Amino acid sequence: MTIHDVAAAAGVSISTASKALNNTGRMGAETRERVKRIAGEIGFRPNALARGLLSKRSFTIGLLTNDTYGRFTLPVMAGISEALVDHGVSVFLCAIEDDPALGQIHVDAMLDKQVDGIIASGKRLDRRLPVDLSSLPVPVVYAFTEGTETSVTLRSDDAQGARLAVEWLAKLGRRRIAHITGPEDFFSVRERASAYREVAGDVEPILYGVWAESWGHEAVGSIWDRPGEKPDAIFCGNDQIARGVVDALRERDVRVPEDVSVVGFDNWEILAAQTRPPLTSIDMGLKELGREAGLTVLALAEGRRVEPGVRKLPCRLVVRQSCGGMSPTE
Amino acid sequence: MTIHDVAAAAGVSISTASKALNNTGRMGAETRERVKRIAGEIGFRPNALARGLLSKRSFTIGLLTNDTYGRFTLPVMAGISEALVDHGVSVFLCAIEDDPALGQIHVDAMLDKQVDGIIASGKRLDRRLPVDLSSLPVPVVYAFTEGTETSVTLRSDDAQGARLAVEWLAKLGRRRIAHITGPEDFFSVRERASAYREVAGDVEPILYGVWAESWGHEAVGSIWDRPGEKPDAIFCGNDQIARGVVDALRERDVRVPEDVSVVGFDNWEILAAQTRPPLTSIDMGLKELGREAGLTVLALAEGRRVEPGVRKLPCRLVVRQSCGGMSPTE
DNA sequence: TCAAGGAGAGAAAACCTTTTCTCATGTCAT
DNA sequence: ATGACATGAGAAAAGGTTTTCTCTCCTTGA
Repeated sequence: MTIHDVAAAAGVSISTASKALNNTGRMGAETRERVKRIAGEIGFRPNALARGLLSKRSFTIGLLTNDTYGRFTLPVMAGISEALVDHGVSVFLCAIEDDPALGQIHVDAMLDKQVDGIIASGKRLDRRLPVDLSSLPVPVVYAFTEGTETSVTLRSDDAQGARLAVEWLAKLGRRRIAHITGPEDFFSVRERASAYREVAGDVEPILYGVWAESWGHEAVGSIWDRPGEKPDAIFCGNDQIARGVVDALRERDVRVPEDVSVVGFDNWEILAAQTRPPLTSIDMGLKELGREAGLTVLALAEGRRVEPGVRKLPCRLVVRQSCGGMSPTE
Repeated sequence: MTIHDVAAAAGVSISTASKALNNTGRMGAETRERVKRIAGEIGFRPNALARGLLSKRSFTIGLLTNDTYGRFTLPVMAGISEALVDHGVSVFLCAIEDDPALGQIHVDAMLDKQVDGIIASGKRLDRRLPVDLSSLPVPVVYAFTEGTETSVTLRSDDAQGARLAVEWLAKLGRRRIAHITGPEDFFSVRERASAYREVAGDVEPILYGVWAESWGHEAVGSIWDRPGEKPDAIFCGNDQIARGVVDALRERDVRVPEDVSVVGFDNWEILAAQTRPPLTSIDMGLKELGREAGLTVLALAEGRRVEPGVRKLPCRLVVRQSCGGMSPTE
């Protein structure tokens, strides 16, 4: 079913058919309607390849990611897709396992297919993808991964997220707030930690470790085994650590949230909801981040100008039961 | 950079240039080499849109999934991508949230873009995607979701996986093997349960519940609170349940694996590895399943014939520490 | 009545590549 | 010397769509 068939069926030329369907050109209203009706009847759908060949727009973008497990990429992807599907844009998903060669292959394949733009995404804000995207013939947007000087980069505002968490704990009356978090060489760890310090003061130490339940467990052990006053709240670097913390506290018969409030980070639904009690956590708004990335790359593809630089998107607090309290607006 | 530029730079016609680059046609070896060299030098890459317009092959396939969280789809996706990238095929990821309208939009968009084939994937073997793929102009392969009578469907062999788990427990000397699993209306639950029955006999009851840690917890409670002999092994319907089971056993001071062996299902790395002790689990081989799906849809796209019907891919046992024992070959 | 202009519709070029066909040249055998 | 044939290379069409340009016919105003 090509536009030729539509034209033939409607008894007009292909030019007229094209103009009718695209609401361009001049022609009788009756002719336009007839062509449209017939196109609908025979189920005509324009060939995007042919259209793209001419218009230089393929209505296709590529998402490059090294987050194999997909915990971070998946919400981003969902946001991108959601934002772009209305504009008729489809998304190529390219998972490159920190492998520069594989990355290059995927980039080349996408360029061959004339993608209108590329979104680079990762699992860490302070790491670059192992492939150079700085001089591509198409616009590039970085989402949740480190970009270049002149690029558009979207990331979560981890400092604001951390503040949100600690202020929430303070508002619930907690005064001795500890922070158990991941490896200090992570940028987001440092950012969250310093925001924590600003709000919570220097009452409790910051414990750096690894992103694992076992570390949360262990850290609680070291705090509770030391002499002196215990924290009445723990702000955790992510939900896995928080889970370990909550479990360790329960094993020590410390009640959550009555004795100690716990806040996680990431709002990793499947983990946060299954913890007993369910975790109050900070959501980085990755889906919104994806949505913004999609709209941004689309804007660039259409030639609209976008201010380069890093744009931080706000986190939000998701209240469950590990802190007590009911909602941020109570 | 088009083939025109290559031809001009090499001082030949575009036909000759094309033939030189594709290793087709007749021409002097020197000419061919020169064209290739020059193409390399100016960085020529053929426009896949133009090529596809003529060849009717876009080297693009679509992956349709309703698994928003991506726990199952992600490995499948990785397998597909891995299998196809060598063939120059890129993958559109279309997440449809059980929304028929959204599904139709994505299918239409993919067809417009002339995908060579579609892979339908889901989070449940016994559910159909909310969109009719039965009479599309391109081949469709179903992976980890229910297909049609005449289609090619790939799925894991859950019965074999369950057998693997229970036989492993038996081999370790366990005789009272219980089964705590998900909702009975899941096909895979029934399949796993009946394979379990076959191997383990009628010693312990099957406990159906929901896919949650809390259910594993609760089920252990109901078993240990009832009078009589306790199981010495528990085969769980998935890793979440197994996690709940292991935690509940620890809280009751039942030692895992010394007193009770526990096996999970899904081999959900991030959960299985963080459980204390780490979970021995059944891996459904979703990546291999994805790889097979990719190769199959490619074969169909190239016109090769593929036997329709359901093809079951084997599961494998991943030994960690929740059972004791070291490896299936010891 | 005639010129001007507008409305409606079609012809053709363009996008980039592949492929088939044709043509020119040179070689070999008779 | 001539016909047959192989070799190398280019011309042109095809694929489906959009867009610009051109053409015809009709209306309107002077």
